[in-house]
Amino acid sequence: MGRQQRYDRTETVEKAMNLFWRSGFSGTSMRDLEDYLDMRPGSIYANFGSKEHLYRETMDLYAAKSFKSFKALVRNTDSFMSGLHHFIRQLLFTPANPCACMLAKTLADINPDNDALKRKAGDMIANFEDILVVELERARESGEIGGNCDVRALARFIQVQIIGLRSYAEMQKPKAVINQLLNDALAAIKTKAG
Amino acid sequence: MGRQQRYDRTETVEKAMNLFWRSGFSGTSMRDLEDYLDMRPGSIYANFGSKEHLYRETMDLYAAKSFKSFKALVRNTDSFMSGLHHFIRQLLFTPANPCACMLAKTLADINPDNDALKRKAGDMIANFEDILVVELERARESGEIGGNCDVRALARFIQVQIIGLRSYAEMQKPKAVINQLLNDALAAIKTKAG
DNA sequence: TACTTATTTGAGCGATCGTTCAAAAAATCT
DNA sequence: AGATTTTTTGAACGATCGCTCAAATAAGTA
Repeated sequence: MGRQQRYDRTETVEKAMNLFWRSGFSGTSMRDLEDYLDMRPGSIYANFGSKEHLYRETMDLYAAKSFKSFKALVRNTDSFMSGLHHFIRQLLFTPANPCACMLAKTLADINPDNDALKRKAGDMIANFEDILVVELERARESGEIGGNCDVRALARFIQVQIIGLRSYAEMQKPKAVINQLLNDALAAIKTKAG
Repeated sequence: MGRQQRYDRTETVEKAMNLFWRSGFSGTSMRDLEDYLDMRPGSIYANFGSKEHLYRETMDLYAAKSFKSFKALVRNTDSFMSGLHHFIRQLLFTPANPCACMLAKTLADINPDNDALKRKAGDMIANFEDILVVELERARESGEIGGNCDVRALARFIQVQIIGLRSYAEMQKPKAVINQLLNDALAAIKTKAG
């Protein structure tokens, strides 16, 4: 009963994510979203409540996709390090996506008086840290990583590498430059992993 | 002759820099600036032309201050590495300042259709890379750094470390966590320096 | 076919955006 | 003092902001 929905919720959030990711929260207006999603304001508000609510949903989807992709790559390769290598390479070189991490952009972009979004971004980065820790512990058990390696500290170090690389890559430097930086970062991670 | 200026231009740009740095370009409104600078819109426009022009001047001041501070610390310590250590520590732990690099924030914050600001931020980061290269070459000549070290690649690697650390530090983690990350990054730089 | 329900529509709300400019204020010069 | 020059002021402009809601639309139900 009732009119059938024209918009698939998940598809809508995914499209909104791509726009927000590129332009940021403050940099994306509701009119921009209306054009990009081909939805009228009433539909957007009926489905998502507010611009900020929609943004939060795009952050959730972003994190879910990132975590899933990371786990798949790390579990389906022969070693943690080669999985990590594939993961970061994909982040840096997938042409359709902006380079910088959406969560890191949120940390940078959001005006400090709305620090709820900032806190959410920080929490989600902390969640990814936990996932990294789990995978690093597996790698330590399998002998790939030194037995007395501080995996928590290593997970944080890996996040600094990923955030730094992705921010740097936003400058659109030649692929060879980015690739060398990727290799250098991985070498540093490997050294620290012992 | 004529009325004397009430506002010192340099002081004004410095104050505006602090506001823009914290809240970003899109996240700072002219009304915010008017309140923070205690200036009326006419005065701001008479002095700086537009919000974007003022933002560009704050970027210039930011870069000048950063470069000056870096050079001073690197030249006045016994080694490049200890100077770099002091420099990054000061970036991460000066309580008055936001942590993340203003230029990296500009790369993240700015809506892509205004890519002139984005390009300017990229150019300024490239300028800092050149300064790093000069200092690294000095360090190589003094024997602190390996004779066949690729200083250009090392300079880029250092920038990735700085950008990553500063973005990560925006999450306001405990000082001990940030300090360990700083030490890890410096160890990685030292290893790569040979 | 009429009625009910779920969804979309889009004109338009009050607020705020970046910006302008005629008038006021404060200095110097004759 | 009066005229001249420079700077500051702040009301207000048109555009756009995030958002609302009564009306229109499209489905199922009786």
